[in-house]
Amino acid sequence: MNIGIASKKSGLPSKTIRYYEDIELLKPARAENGYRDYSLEDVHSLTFLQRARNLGFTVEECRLLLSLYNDKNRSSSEVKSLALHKVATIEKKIAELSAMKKMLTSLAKNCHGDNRPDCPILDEIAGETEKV
Amino acid sequence: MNIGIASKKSGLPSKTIRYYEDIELLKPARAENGYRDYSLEDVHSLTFLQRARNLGFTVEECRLLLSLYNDKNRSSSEVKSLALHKVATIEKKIAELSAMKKMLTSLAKNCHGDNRPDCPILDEIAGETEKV
DNA sequence: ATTGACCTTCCATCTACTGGAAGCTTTATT
DNA sequence: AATAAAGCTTCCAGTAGATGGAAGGTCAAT
Repeated sequence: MNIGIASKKSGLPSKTIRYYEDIELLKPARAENGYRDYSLEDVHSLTFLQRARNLGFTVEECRLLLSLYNDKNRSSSEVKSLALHKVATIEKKIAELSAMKKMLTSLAKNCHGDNRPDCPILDEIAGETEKV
Repeated sequence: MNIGIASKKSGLPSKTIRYYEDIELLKPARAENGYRDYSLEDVHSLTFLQRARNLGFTVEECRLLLSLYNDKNRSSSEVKSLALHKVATIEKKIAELSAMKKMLTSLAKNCHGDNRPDCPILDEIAGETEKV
């Protein structure tokens, strides 16, 4: 299939897909007319990339994750440990996001449009940063 | 305090702190000798920036969040709605990360180092991407 | 007084795209 | 059949958000 369809299916802009080819993340077949020709498998990889990038993995990390994702044999324990390491990273990120969510929610709650000079949340954060 | 201390307290590299000054996110006072002089409040803002950037907010979003964070009066309901909007974004991101974590965990679990040709997770993902 | 750590500015480089020009191919419309 | 619009190609430039290094000033300790 052409790049436009692959783009819609994967959620990645065509530009980005071409860029990923440039940096050798994913090399599609070429049709007779020179157009890129994406297989369903390619689209799955692109979708995987879209998600992984969106979740904050670097392109180089994606390259490794993709090899885990694509390797039918999955014989490398090295790649397995990368995956587990990333799981830990994700857990940490989830925890941070939860903290951020809590903080923003509190900040918004205290934002009534009137003048309230003191803010317990600020004080709390201030207290946390003292250690060093 | 000097930039090195502010860096350690906030978790941001000095380079990045100077860059944030360049783009007018945070303007510290200057000591007599020309050195940047950060207050505790500055450090709290820097820590806030460190977290927010780490969680995927753009610098421009950070600029707004920071104004919410720093505005003692918090009188703007516009900024409040931004915060609530961001809370929704965070929730979505948490959901995505959870999905990614689940996926990576499954992938890792099926990675024994031996040869297993079929992978139920891959099939599952493949099934999901068919729609379009 | 000099060594080393720390600070300054400035300019170059990097990652990961994104936009646009110039031009070929395919599809739809007249 | 002709033409216009849509979609593809490559190539080159620009963006965001840092990051690295040079050249040089400052400060604290030996």
